[in-house]
Amino acid sequence: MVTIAEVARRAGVSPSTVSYVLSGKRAISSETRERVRRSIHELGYHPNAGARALAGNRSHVIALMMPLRTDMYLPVMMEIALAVATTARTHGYDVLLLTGEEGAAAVRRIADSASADALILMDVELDDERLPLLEEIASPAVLIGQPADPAGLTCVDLDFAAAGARCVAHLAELGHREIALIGEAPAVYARHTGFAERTLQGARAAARELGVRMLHRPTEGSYDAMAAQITRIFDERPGTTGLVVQNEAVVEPLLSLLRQQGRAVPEDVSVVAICPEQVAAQASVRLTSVALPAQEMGRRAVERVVDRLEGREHRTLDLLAPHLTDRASSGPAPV
Amino acid sequence: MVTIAEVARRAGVSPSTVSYVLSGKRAISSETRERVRRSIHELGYHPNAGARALAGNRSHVIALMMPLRTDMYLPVMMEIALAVATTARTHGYDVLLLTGEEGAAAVRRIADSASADALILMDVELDDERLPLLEEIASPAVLIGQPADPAGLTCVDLDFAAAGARCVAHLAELGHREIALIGEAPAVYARHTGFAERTLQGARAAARELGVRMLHRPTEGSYDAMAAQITRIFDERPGTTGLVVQNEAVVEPLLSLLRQQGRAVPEDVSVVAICPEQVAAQASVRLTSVALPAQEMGRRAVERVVDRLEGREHRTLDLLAPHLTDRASSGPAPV
DNA sequence: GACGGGAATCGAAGCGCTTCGACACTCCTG
DNA sequence: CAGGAGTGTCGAAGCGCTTCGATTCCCGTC
Repeated sequence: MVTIAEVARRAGVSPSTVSYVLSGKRAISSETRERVRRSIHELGYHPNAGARALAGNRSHVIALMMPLRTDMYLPVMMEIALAVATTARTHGYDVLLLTGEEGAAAVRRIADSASADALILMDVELDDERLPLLEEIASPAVLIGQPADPAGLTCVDLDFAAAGARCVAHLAELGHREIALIGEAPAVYARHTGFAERTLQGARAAARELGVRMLHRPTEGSYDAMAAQITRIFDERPGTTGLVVQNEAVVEPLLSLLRQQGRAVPEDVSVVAICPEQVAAQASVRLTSVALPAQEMGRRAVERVVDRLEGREHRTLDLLAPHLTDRASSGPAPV
Repeated sequence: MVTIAEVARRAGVSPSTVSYVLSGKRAISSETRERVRRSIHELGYHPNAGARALAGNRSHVIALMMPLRTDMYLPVMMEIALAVATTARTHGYDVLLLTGEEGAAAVRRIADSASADALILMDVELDDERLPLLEEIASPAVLIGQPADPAGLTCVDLDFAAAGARCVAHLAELGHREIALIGEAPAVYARHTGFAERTLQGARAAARELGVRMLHRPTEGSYDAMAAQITRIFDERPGTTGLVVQNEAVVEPLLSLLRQQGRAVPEDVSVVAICPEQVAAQASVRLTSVALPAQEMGRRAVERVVDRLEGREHRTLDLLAPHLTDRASSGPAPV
């Protein structure tokens, strides 16, 4: 194992000088700096993480907590996680992956043991049990998602209310007067997940304002569940011509069912989705959609964390504006 | 911050005694042990991770390296990652998440800096650039996937060759004589990903042996790509009655296309998938499938890691036997 | 009653790094 | 030319833990 002492000896300097070259916390002549750098490189030196954490009181690790429940759409979680890990590296941090399994206790453990310098919590619920703990611990935390009361917290999220409103407005502009919001599974609403509820509120408000009638239909992520819902929707409101979908798992089933029923998209029914770009672009009908910017959210979360760690206080609610891409699944309402 | 010294003082013992209570490496009277435990609990003590790593020369962290390319099916990666993290915790380890971004250099960095005690590499390619490095570093490594030459390595994987063979055999038993294997995207084969290639070999061998004609059609993960392939397959081999699918992204498009073409499943065409149970169970037709045991693989990988870390040498190729579940998508070949 | 042996506990060293104060220079400035 | 203000480097302390003897105490044995 290569230690800082060996690097120092080879460069003809003291260990502290090597440390300062590495951290840049004191001025080092460019000549010495070069010599040290070369020594580091030639020996393939990597500072011992434990020693560095102990002496420096910084672990250079960010903890990423997965949701308490994992009935959510996994690819999005994964995309966020990968973006977090990648961005963290560019700032010199590694990422510790925590599952919801341990629950709130994990927050305590990580903070108390100084395993990480900061926390990122994913898929925060409106009344998340981990939130009270965040105030007790010293490490900064950033939430992906938005609790009921985001005051004093640093949050990053898509503006789901605006996204819901945007979808409804898009359909309204095209002349649709009766629409339905096909949402996440009932369980997701039952546990008050922020994003689902907020989307609904935004959509409802827009519908009211624009004089559009709207049904809300939470739907399990299976073909059969979608089939039952679609039948019900057109039974209850035969005049429905616009659908907003916020449930990646039923996108393809929905399109397939509409075809089977002889409802052409977009001539008979317009569909707007809230989903990752990839899902929208690769569906059987290229979907008009509001993107779920998973990577962007992961990236921003890390940037907020780094801000906080470097003393830039930044306790804000960072809402990403929804961006609707017009593709082939939406068009004028039939006359 | 609570230190071991405070715990010791409160319990009326020396710090080393507390340490021994925690590690169990020396006998401590049950009386003292209880007193120390109580003290730990009352103070909410969690050992400082950095100090523990430095002094003990063990970080109690397992590094999990994501694939170099992420064009693979993300939910499976995610499931494995979650299983790894959860299982690791039950053995007292945390998990460090590394992306492929850094490439092989990450292996060096983690090993040299002692950030982790062991590595788990996901989605290993047949000739993976990270493999040569594994021999140079001291930390044990476990691969999820199977390189060309697994000798001397610890690997965990589904037996994809057997899985491919099993699917073909299932169709053959039902009397099918002309089948097609709808595979992963061409790029996946081009870079010699082990699982795709092995499935193909297993399927081919079984087809030859059982006197079944088989087409192999790599397919991009989009509806349009699937549509093009399905047309081509039935043009080239109109007598095709059995399909094996190894590409989660096109499962639903495939079923939808078959419906559109008036091909009933399973009366006209039988479909067997190699995919996660959830995908098979929630598809529009409940699919006969060989499960992709993501959780099991993650769990086993961690167990192999722990074996190695605790001195139980275990350099084996741990192949999980494929398990085919007969659902509603396969039946006797039409006469 | 001296002694050996095992069980339980302690004290101190040391893991590899960061950081603080001190020191040795050089360069201005008055 | 003395004094002050940088600038660059070093030495040593110390971060909180583990671990290796050393020590104490108690018991059974001859």
